[in-house]
Amino acid sequence: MSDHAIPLDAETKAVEMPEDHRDELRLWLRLLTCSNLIEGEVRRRLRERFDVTLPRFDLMAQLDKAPDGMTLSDLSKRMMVSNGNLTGLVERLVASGHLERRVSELDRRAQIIRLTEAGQAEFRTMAAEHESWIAELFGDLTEKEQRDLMRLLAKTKLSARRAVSGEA
Amino acid sequence: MSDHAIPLDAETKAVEMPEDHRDELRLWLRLLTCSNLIEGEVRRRLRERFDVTLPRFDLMAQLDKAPDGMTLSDLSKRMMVSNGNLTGLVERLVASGHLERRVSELDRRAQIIRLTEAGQAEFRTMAAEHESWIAELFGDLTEKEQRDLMRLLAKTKLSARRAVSGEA
DNA sequence: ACTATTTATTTTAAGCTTAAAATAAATTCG
DNA sequence: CGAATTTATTTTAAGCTTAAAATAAATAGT
Repeated sequence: MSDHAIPLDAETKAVEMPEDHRDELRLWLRLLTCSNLIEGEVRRRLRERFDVTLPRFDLMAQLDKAPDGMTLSDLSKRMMVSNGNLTGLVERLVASGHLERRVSELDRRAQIIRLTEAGQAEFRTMAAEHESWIAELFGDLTEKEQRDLMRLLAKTKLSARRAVSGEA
Repeated sequence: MSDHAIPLDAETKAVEMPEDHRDELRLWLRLLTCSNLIEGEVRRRLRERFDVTLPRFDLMAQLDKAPDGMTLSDLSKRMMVSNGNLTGLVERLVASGHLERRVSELDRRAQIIRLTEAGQAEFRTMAAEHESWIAELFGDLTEKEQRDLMRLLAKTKLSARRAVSGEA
């Protein structure tokens, strides 16, 4: 398994010896550093260039893919944030004219949220620039490196999901 | 460069044609998903097992590595969060008995923050378990995959840093 | 020594985020 | 039908986070 100098109990396996997981910890910290570094820069640029926050951008991105609108619950599931969080986020984006809400005709509890025309236009401008920022941030990786990273992250995602759910 | 069907201006390069950066965007979204998935699970477990938040855990982790304590500014730089953020975080951990602060003798503006004995003991218990959670979350990756991922993330970090600073 | 600047920290205002409790409409089932 | 449950959403309380303004002590330059 590991080449590290883990004290072993002579003949047997590492009995009662807590395993050394420092490598995994380093891997996690590096993954987190990358993610935070990029996310932080994207936040900064969104604010600087468009005076918009990342959560608002993410919300608009979801709605841009759903021209007929979505309910708060749908959005909540897609974005993996709480319902209460979305309530406030949508409120502010309605106030600023980016979103519109109407009560569902089929279910009087639910609301359908949509981008306004102005909201969509603004989002698409931002999205185009955002995409080029991401390309710039990953720019020093070759195509092969990008593919490899993609594959390894796919596996990481599955591994984490397995551990998050009851697991095996 | 890319195999994709980007409309080209016959003889020349892709003149005035915005490039397709969807692959980089997908890569970024996958990286973010992995990071959020793991971070969310770590937060959940820290809360469930130890009733502690991730920011508090991170703060204690920094202080555990500095037995003689650190100033708020040092902590701020190390943790890459704002000074104001730390003010509140430290306040709450002092109140709960995990940290102690004393005014620096050399500089009456500065405070030296340290883990209390109780705080250190509690942190080390948490850290040991935390490390095993991380190993579990990355558990499905082989050692080679972990090494490869480590290397690719190192390169990603450099790439992002280059783009964040003025760049080339 | 005095003024200007820098550095360490706190405060403030705004927004993001969550879990848990509350509301209210829809659905299920006896 | 009518009670019990589920589902959609909002509210609440607490904490995290930041940028920008405010304080206050230290340092530098004259």
